[in-house]
Amino acid sequence: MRIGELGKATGVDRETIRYYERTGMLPAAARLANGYRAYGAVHLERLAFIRHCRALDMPLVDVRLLLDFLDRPRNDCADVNRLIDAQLVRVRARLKSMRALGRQLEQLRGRCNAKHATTDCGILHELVAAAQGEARTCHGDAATAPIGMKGARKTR
Amino acid sequence: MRIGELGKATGVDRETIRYYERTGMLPAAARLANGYRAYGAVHLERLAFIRHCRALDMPLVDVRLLLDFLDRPRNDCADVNRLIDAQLVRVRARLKSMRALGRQLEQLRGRCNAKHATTDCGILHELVAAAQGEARTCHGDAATAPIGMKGARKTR
DNA sequence: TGAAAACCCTGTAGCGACTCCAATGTCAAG
DNA sequence: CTTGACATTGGAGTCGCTACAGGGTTTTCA
Repeated sequence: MRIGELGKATGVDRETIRYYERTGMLPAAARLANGYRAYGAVHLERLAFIRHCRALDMPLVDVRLLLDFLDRPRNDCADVNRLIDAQLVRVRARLKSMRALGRQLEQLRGRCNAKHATTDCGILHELVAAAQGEARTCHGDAATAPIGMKGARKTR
Repeated sequence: MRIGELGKATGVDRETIRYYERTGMLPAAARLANGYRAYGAVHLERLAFIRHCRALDMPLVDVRLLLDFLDRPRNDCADVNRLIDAQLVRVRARLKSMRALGRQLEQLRGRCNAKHATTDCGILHELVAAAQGEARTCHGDAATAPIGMKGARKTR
């Protein structure tokens, strides 16, 4: 199998495959007489594994760890569990913030349903107002003070 | 206001502020006699606006567009709407795939509740099997969504 | 007064996970 | 024999920061 075929079989870009090889996630492929990479079933399996993990949004460092578990089995898989748990935590956290994000955007979108001058655009007004509110409420009193303030630092 | 104060007021790292200036999102600050940047209310507002948009997960290109609308108002805000709509579409799509992701990971996690040898780890087995199934089914079909969701922001 | 801490400057390099490009080589079809 | 699809390499670019290195300035405290 040449790189293009492997790419088609797994839905992975050729450049990405070479990148995985460069970074040691895929073993270096054998070469044909003309220098082209020659792949076998092993590569296909491994690449599919990587992509599946990536589809689960795991960072490559974690995928590398899992690959290592496959390559050199241990007599304790607790680390695998930990890894999946951590991933789950990440995903759940992002899910939560994404939901809030969606709500905010929907609200924002509702502010402007017609075309008019940008000076009257409810969305822009809302964005500006919200930003001002945040600067005032979220990060201390410095925001409200006029320009020339000196001293009065707070520890971060 | 010097850069540190602005940073504290908005919760933005100094390096990030300088980065925004370098990339033209913030106008170049005036300088004090010693070369330190001097910021005023305008900068604070603008920076808060940028951060609010970023909190809505908008890419900086879009934020730049919005800033441009603020700087040079048009007599048509349809582009603003389009921009927000696009962002909403992005967020909804990600939300959906995140939900699926969470379910998959939960299922995966359920495969292994105890410590044992990695050769017997249900999670690893499941991952390998799922990957193989995918490689088989997606043969030649380019219908799979791209994996890299790099808009994934960590909260500050 | 002097030292230490905290702040600021510029410029450059690094991150993750690709993605794109140029310049070149190889091979099958028409 | 040319065209086009495929392959190779090395290097640079992407996004949105973040982290130095190596200097200068200001504030604080003993």
